[in-house]
Amino acid sequence: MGIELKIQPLRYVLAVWEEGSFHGAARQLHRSQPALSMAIRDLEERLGQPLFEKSLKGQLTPFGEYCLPRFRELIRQHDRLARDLQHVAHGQQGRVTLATVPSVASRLMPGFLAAFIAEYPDININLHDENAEFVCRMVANGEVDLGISSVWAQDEHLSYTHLFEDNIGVVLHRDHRLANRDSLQWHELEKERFIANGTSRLLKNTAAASLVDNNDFYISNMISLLAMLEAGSGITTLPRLAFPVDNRKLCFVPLSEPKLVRQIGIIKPANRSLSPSAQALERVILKRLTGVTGWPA
Amino acid sequence: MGIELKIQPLRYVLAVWEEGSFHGAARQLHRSQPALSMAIRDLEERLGQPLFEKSLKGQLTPFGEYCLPRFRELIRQHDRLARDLQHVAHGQQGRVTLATVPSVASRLMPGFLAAFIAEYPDININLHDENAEFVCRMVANGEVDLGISSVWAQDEHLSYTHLFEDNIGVVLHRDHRLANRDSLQWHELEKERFIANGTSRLLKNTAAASLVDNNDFYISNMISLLAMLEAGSGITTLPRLAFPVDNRKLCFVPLSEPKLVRQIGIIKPANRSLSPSAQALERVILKRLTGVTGWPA
DNA sequence: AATAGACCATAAGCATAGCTTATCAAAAGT
DNA sequence: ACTTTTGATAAGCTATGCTTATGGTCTATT
Repeated sequence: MGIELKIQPLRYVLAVWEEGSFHGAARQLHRSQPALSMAIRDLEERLGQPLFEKSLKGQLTPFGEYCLPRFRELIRQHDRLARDLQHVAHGQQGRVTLATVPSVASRLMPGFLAAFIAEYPDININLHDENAEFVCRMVANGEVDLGISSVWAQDEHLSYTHLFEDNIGVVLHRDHRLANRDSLQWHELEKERFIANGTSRLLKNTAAASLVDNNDFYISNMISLLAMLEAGSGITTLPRLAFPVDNRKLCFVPLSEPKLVRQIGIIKPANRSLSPSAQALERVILKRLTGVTGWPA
Repeated sequence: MGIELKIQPLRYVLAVWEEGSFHGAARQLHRSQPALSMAIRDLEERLGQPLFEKSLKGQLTPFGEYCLPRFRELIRQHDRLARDLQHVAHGQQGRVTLATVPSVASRLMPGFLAAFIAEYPDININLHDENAEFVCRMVANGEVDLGISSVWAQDEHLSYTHLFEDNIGVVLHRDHRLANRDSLQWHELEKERFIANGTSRLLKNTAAASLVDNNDFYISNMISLLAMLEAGSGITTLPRLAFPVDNRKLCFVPLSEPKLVRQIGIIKPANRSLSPSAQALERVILKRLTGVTGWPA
C-alpha cells in the first residue's frame, strides 16, 4: 500500500500558502511555527518531494502547486462529511419512521409531532397507523424505527417502554339508560347488543371476554361504528383515547371491577439501537408525557 | 469547528464490518483486537453515536449503516489522492515541457526522449525548438520547465548545468578548395562569400567577428541555407551538431586558432525547483551524456 | 447443567507522534 | 550596520496509539 495522508498537515500547507509564511499560518492556526515546519517536512518526506521552495520561503514548488488544489479538495470532502455526520448523530437531520395505533396517531401524535418539528425542523417524518399487532410486526421487521402501541405479545425482539394506561370503557348513546353512570360493571351489559370493533380483542382472556365471544356484530371502521352507536343500535367498548372527545351523541363510561386498561408504550427493536433521529423523537415524546403536562388532554 | 476524522479508524470500521467481528478485522489488519476496540470507541465518542451494536457485536447500528458508505467514500478519495501524488512525486506521471535549440532538438532529443519514454511511459512531453535566446526566455518566464541551449546571457533567474562543448566550424562544398583540410584558420576565409545564419551570432565578440560583420547574406532557414551551400554559392559557419551528418555535397571543417565552441547545457529556473517529471527527464539526460555512451553520435 | 471456546471490554505499560519553548542562522527591511 | 522577521533545529513534555494480560459474557459442546 501507499502512504497515509493525515488531514491536519494538509490544512497546514493550505494555511501557509494562504498566509504566505509559516509564522502567519502558525498564528492563524494557534500553533507554534516549528509545529508547522515539522509537520510539513514530514509530509514532504512521505510524498518524496518538497512542497515549498527552500529558497523563497512560503512559495510553492511546481509539485506543491500540483498538490494544493487536491489537498483543498480532500479537506473539503472531509469537512463536509464530518459536518453531515455530526448533524445526523445529533438527530438534527435524517428521517424517522414510526407506526402507532390509530387512536394515538390522531389524538397524541399531532401534539408530539408539532413539538418535534419545532425542535428538529430538518428531520423527515413517516407516520403509519395500524392496529397493535401490525405496529409490533413493523417494528420487529425493521419497517419502522419505532412504534407506539399496546404490547401485542411478548416478543424477544421487541422492547417496551411504558408511557401510560388507557382505561377501557363502554361507549353508548347519551339517551341510553346507563349513560349517566360514573362507572359500569361487566354483568350490567349482558343484555345489551354488543358491537365488536378492532379494539375488542383487548377483552380476550379477561373477565369481560363473554361480551365479545358470543355476538354477531363486528365493525372495524371507526366512522361506521360511531354511526351505528349514534343511531342507538347497540353499545361497544373502546379505550378512552379512541373515543372521540367532541362527540355530542355518545358518551364514555369507564368499566370497573375489574377495571380494564390497555398499556400504551413505545415499542422498539430489542437488539438494534435507534437511529439518532428516532432517538430524538423518543426524547421529545417522553419529555412531553413525563414533563409538566402530565396526562395528555 | 467540528470534529477531525482520521482515516485509519474509518478503515477499522470498514474491516470490522467486512469481517463481521473485531477479532477477524484485527487479524486482517495486523493489529491487536483492543487496538480496534479503542480506536472505534474513540470514533464513536467523537461522533456522539455508537456505530456498532453493543449487544450483537459486529452488527452496525442504524447510524453505523448511515456512516459506512460515507466512510468508504472518503477512504476511496484519500487513497486515490495518495496514489496519484505518489506517482507524480516519483515522476511516473505528469507533463514535461522543454525548449531546445533546433540542433539539439533534431540530433539529441530523439535519443533522449526514446530513453525517457521507455522509463517513464506515462509522462506527457512538450518539446519546443527555438533559438538560444528564446529558449532562455521561455525558461525564465516559466513557459517551459527546462531548456537545453547555450547560455545566452548571464541571468539571475537562470541556472546552467554544463553538458558538452560543440565545436564551431566552416561548412562548405566538397568541391571547395579548402574542403579537404583538417582545420581552418579565420584569416583563410576572408575572401570567401560568407552566408550568415541564426548561429552566426556566436561569432560576435570573437576573433572571427569580422566574418559576419561585413556581409550582406543572411539566411535563417536551415533548408534554404544548405541549398545555397550545395549550389556552391558561398560558405557559412555552424556548430558541428547543427551540421547534418548525412549530407553528401557539403563538408564540415573545424576552425582553429582560436578554436571556437559553444557551450551546451541545461537551463533551469534558479529559484524555483523542477516538477518531478522534469527532474526525471533531467536525470535521464544526464545519465545518457555522462554514462558509458560518452559523446553523442 | 457444566465446561470450553470465542468474542469484546478494560487495564497497565510502552514507543512515538505531535506539540511546546528556547535558540540559531539567514534574509529583509530600516 | 542594526533591528526585525523568517524558517530550521534541539530538547522536553504530553497524548496518542499501540501492545500484552486479564476479565466478563455469550454460545456451543459435552
